[in-house]
Amino acid sequence: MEENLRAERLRKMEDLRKAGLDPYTNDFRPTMTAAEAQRARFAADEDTLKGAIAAGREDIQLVTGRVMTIRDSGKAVFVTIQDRTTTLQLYLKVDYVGEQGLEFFKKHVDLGDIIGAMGALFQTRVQARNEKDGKGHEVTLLVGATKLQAVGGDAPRMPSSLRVLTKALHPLPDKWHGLADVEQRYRQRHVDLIVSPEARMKLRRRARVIQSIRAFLDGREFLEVETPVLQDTAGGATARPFRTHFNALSQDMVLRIATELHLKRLVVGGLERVYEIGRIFRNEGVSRKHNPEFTSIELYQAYATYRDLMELTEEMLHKIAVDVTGSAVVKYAGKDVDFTPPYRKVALGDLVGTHLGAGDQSEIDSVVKGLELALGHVVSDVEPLRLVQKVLSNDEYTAALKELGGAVDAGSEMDFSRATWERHKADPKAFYARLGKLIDASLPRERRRDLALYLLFAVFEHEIEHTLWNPTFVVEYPISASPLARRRDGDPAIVDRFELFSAGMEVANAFSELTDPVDQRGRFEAQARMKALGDEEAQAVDEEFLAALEVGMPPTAGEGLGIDRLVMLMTDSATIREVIAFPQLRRA
RNA sequence: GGGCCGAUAGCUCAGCUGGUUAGAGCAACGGACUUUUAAUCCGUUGGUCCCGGGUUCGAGUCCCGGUCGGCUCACCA
Repeated sequence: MEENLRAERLRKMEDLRKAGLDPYTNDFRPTMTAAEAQRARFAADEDTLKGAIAAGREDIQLVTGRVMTIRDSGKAVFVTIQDRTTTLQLYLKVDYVGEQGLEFFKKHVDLGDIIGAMGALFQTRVQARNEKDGKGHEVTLLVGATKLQAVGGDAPRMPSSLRVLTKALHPLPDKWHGLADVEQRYRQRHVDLIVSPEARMKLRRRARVIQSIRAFLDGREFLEVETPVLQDTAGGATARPFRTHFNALSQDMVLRIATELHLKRLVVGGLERVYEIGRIFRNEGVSRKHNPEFTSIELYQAYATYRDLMELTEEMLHKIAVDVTGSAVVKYAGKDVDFTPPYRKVALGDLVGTHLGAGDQSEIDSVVKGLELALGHVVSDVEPLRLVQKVLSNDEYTAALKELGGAVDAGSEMDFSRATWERHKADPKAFYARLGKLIDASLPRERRRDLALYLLFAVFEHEIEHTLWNPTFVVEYPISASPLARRRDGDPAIVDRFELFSAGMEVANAFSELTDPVDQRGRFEAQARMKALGDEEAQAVDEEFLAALEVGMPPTAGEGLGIDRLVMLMTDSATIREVIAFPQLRRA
């Protein structure tokens, strides 16, 4: 069937050629867009227009667009065309285009074709009535309504007042329903864009979000830069990279998972304020909030702290919301999100403690307490043990487990953990109480605090993150969750960092940068330990970056924002794929 | 990767506990109509029921396997 429809259109295309008309021409320039036509001067009705033509005072316009609807009532045909701006109604009437002209149109023009038309603007009775009823202003282009055409009896020649510029061989989907199958919408995005105003709106707003960010940062003397996508080692974030191969150098490479480390090297180089808007690749699953390739913006400002970036972020998001949606209050999933500064600021420990009914836990430094709060509020009962294992060194970890009667003869670390867990999982509460007590007794305060907060962080991600609706800065993150952030002066367990959440999503992550090369090396080594433990996302030691830090990086604050998620907010999109022109799909 | 759900005409969908030749609207094709706007009216065409097996006298429908997708959990900032 599809073949028949196509054959029909192929035949029409050949007919055009036979008539000496190129069905894929490129010599027609519109004088205005559909939107301009809707705003332009127009005749009040057809009689007025007729008078103007007779006097040779009609405004002749050329318009182009894709044929979206055709309403044929015999001697007159209404056609709607759509260009990049909006739609415009064309009116083909035998009086102006002649019998031959009308016949030409009916025989050769299909829905989906791209055409160019010449005529003059007027308003139909229906349009005039609609406008009076407050249904909006709309005009019609009367095709062939020109002095040129009107001269001498049946002179009108269709090809001069209406032409096929591009013949479509494929029919458009149902004009009313469009494409309903989500897969079809993404695989045939070009078709989706033709029939779905929402799809077009989302891509337009995406562009405006980025424009708005650029304008904002350029105004603050940030320099836009570009750094490599192809890298030897992927750093700057905890994620698994995509692997690729560089033939000429016969070496394996990875696609970047963040722009962070290179941007900081530019700050070392003295650029002081830089940002990059670019594609990031993470070899992870897809979800409502995740696409394996996504666009981030990272910005770095010397002589600033994460506190300064809170202010910057508030101003920037407010500007984006107003620029893109016209209002600081944005509707998302039926609820308001208010981007008017200032935003709520809350400490991680306080947020989790309050949520669990345990009061303010901002000053928490007890692993016993941390485990107690985490148990039952993270993914599984083993989860707290895994988290403990990540933060402790191997020696500390095995020592603690052995003390609790761990399986001494187990092979690897993993086996050891599992065997110990098997023995105690019947009563996790008692197990964790004893484990926590042991760790509390053996670690200095700063390490206990770090671990306790690390446990609360897991609770936050699991239970609280998705409930934060209006923009909220969460602060006081544990140091082990932040290998590139600067320690808080006077509280070395936490880092000067915030993450911004809105509509249940993380939209930004920022911190005062760690500029101490010795501390940084230590943090990398802790990451390397996690990697050795089998954590594929853990970061590797980046010697080039460390060498740069040794040259000296000015005190700096840096931030990353997920552009796609921001666009989701600004377009009321439920999934990240809605705001990506061509989201990743499995091979069909 | 796990669980649940789905795939029928170019598009949007219906198709009952398995039972004649799988239907509708839009689109297409033929016809009527000189101000329509999801135009209307008359007529016609169009199907690998996702793929492959199986059960059955008989499968779009039931079973098994697969492909692709959606939701969700896990992973993941």
